[in-house]
Amino acid sequence: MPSKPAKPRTMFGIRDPKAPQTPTASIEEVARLAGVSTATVSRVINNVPNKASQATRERVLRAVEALSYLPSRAGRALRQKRSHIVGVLAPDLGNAYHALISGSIERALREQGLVMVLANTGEDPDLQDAMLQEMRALQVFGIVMLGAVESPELQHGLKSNEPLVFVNRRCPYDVPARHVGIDNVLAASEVAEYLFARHHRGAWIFHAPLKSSASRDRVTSFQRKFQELAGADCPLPEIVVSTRRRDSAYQLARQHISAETPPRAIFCTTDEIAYGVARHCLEIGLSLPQDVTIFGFDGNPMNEFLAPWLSTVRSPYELFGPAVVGALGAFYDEGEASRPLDTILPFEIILSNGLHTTRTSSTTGAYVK
Amino acid sequence: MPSKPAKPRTMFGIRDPKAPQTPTASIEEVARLAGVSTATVSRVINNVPNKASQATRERVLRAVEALSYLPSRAGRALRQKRSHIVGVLAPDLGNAYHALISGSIERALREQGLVMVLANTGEDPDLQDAMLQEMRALQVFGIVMLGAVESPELQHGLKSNEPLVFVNRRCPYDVPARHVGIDNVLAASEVAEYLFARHHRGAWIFHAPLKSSASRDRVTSFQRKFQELAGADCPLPEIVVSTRRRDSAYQLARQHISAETPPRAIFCTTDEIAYGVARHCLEIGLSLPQDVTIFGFDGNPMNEFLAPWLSTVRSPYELFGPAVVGALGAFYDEGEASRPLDTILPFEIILSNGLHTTRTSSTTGAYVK
DNA sequence: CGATTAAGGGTAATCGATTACCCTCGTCAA
DNA sequence: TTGACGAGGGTAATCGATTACCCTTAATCG
Repeated sequence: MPSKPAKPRTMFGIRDPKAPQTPTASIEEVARLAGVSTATVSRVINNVPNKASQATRERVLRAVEALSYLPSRAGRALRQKRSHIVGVLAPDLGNAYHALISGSIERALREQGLVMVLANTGEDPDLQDAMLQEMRALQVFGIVMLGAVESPELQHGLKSNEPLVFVNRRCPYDVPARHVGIDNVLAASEVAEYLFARHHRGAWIFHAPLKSSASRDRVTSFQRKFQELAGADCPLPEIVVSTRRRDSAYQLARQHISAETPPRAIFCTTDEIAYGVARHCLEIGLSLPQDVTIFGFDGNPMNEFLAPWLSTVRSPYELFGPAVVGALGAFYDEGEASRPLDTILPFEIILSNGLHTTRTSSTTGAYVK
Repeated sequence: MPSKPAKPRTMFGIRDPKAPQTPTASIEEVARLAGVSTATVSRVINNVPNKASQATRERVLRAVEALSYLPSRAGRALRQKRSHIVGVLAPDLGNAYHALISGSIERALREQGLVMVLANTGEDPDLQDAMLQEMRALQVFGIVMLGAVESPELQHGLKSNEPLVFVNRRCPYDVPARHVGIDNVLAASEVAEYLFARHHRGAWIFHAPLKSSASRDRVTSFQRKFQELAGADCPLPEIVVSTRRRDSAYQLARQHISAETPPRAIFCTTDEIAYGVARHCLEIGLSLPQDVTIFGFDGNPMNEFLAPWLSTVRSPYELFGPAVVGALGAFYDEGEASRPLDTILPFEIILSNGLHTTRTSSTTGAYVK
């Protein structure tokens, strides 16, 4: 076995750095000041019932205050074999959709006294694996997979019943797993209905590779509904964009869309794709949405200002955080244990007339299954 | 002293939940399997020189592999009084600027084997204080303040020499502190030069309240340069937007900008503000940038697609992560200790002709001072 | 009145790493 | 030949919390 090239694990090349330390009070000192044992301090802090009299409790809290004591997370985690950290693995913070959902999750976690570790995985299975291992080493309270891809460690995590919650995209493996998202099938079908009702008898579809359940649901449901309404032979050409969505969509639009015979309706499976397509359409002098109706997916709040010509399906960003917290709770709380695996959030269809948009609540709201 | 209302600190209302545990191997088991002491295992793992023969090293690494051992972060942190976590406190992930910089920081940290805890503070001093305390309890490796506001705990952290790095906005207190950002003074002055060169003899300024050094630098430098070029009596009306930037800018633009006598040039201290202003301009039928030249600040990559009419100062997002890591290193690495407090990154001026943009490198590049 | 039981609180084990300190060999120079 | 020194490695203390277990006291119940 060849020796490994001694990759140093230490930070910045030196061991035991001159660590700027803030010597903070320990539970020991609090106990001494309050005149009780550390056990009692711990119990007071953690509100263990029937383990401290009112008087003791107050003495302890006074000492905590006086020393501005903060329990060491490391000590606690070591003993409990569990930290109060929740890992969020997202493909890319540069994508507004992921950033907004991460923000919502962070707020909801904070209200539970949890903190969020956030990692960009770039949809790379190796990176995802590395971060999943990191989460295991941190003994996290939960792991939120925002856009999971298939990877060995994910499979392993599912087997060992790790507290995983899949957001938006479902678990890539066919096993029962907790999930939070909107009903993409219903949403895409409503988009098809809308386009048909506006006298469109066909549409182009720009979509990402069908690796994720979200993309698949959107595309197939759109096709099914459209063909149900307009006949099985209605034109629904598909164009598949690659990873760098905006740019790729723009390039592909340049190749396929001309000013003379543009498609009258385009369905994009994300807003990002729509931005690329629309950019080209505007550059060749088409008016949106008069000449071409473009539908996106996600509902970036910025659209109202920057893309008022875009119709889209708006995700309820602000609801993701609470829903994720609820799903995580099911791993721990007896009461929540029977909660259904899927949490389906309501979406809105946002229709554009070019300058302004109108919101339409979905025909059905949120539901669980 | 009245009894506190026993706010439970436990998660989800119950103690000792049915914790889905993945029993992971400990250093003890690795040592046993390799036939050495835990001390040796630790030394091999941490690459302590001259503490293990090649043969021993290989036996240990083989055992590590066999048990797929991962060192417990809690155990390590407890002993070393320092975790490998870096806290990033950002105002709002919904803002693309903050999201992109956070993403860049995360990538750079990961390459050092560090992980990022991210928290939205919403520029709220109380929230910022709560998170600063949380970081202390986590004994973080460093704290990145992306848009800091004044708060007691921040002051305290500065006094105790906590490893703080301020990004974009400088430290709100007048003490020496590490900082990473662009030269806002230079950038704003170049914008003024550009507008003057395009025959503008005045400009409106939309800016956020001047709480942060970034806003102040941008506004005052722009004013100074413009007056230097166009005379002290050139018209430079200021309009101050409030917290919800896009909306507020839009409302204020509605109040002040009419189609009959629009300003010919508008300088906005962030892209977000520019979006709001531009939205109104487009709604009242003005052409951008033919009728009105709008300058933003930050350079959201989305602009190329959604706001090609916007000229802006582009921040080098991808450079923030490495720069922040370098600044953090100065707290630990002897070699980096003499690194200057300020890391100034280069910016680009992006000029719009309506449909396309051209990049202009700044007259001076990055520098340190 | 004796037996239970609940409340209040202390003792010490425990979690999993790192590291100060000590020990044993060789090697090598004086 | 001796002493110093470096390499290699073990022992046990230590970090800061939580919690199993035990003890005392007072109240309650039949």
